[in-house]
Amino acid sequence: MPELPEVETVVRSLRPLVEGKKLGKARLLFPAIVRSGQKGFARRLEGVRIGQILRRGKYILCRLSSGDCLIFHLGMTGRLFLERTERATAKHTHLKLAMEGDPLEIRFEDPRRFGRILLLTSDEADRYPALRALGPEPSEVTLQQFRQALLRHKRPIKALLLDQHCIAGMGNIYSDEALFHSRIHPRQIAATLSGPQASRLYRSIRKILEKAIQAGGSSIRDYVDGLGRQGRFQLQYYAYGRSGQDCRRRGCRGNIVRIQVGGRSTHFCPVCQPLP
DNA sequence: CTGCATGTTAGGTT
DNA sequence: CAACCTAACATGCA
Repeated sequence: MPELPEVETVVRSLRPLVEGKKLGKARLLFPAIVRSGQKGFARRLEGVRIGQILRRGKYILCRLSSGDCLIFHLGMTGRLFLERTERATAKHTHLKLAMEGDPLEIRFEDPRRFGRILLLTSDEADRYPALRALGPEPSEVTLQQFRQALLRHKRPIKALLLDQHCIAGMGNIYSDEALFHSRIHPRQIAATLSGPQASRLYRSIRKILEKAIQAGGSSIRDYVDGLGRQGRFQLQYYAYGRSGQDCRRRGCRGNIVRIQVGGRSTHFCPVCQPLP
């Protein structure tokens, strides 16, 4: 479930072991996972040094000494992690990147193949539509900007949170958790959120994401960080995946229910999160 | 066995 | 444009 906290955790775990390393042999086992030009993909990486590793929304960006930018998106089931070079290659491994003089290599696995890899020049990266279209980072957006964004849309708030143009990095889990925390019904039309509601949601989003990062993200099925470690935030869910269970809010006797909003399953407490 | 659900995004249609 | 729908895919579960 790589949403912002998981992607951030991967980036933080890889950084100290990968930044500054020179790439050795690159093996692209499933070329179609590369959505930029595949021609010369491996050749363009070999012998190049890895610079800064950054996260933007759910994207991982690796600046390279060649001026290129190596970009990963984990999709639904992607994993980017370090593994000893001599270890067997797991099923669904699409890329292996050796690092010179290092017993570890970078591996990208993705059974469902919704993930993607891009190798772009820095200019291309700056112009890449999907990156350019991303909304602001939740940690950087101001309440005023957030409120303005809500007012411009006549969609259910849940659908808007999932839309990466509005705010970058929210996915199904953290959207449900943030709406629960701010006591807002997922089907409430974004533009109808009151000032206090927008303010609560804004704070909830930032708080939930921060706590999830602190917990190393959520591991439901596939997710592990760059060193193979699981996250723990799934133990702190109030809404996501809890349909039929008691609402965990103190004093609430409600039950979490699951509905469809914007084509995505959505979990919430009808008692704590009424429509106005 | 079938049917259905699963964390995402791009690309199409309305 | 904004909003909505579906496809891309593998796997697990009822």
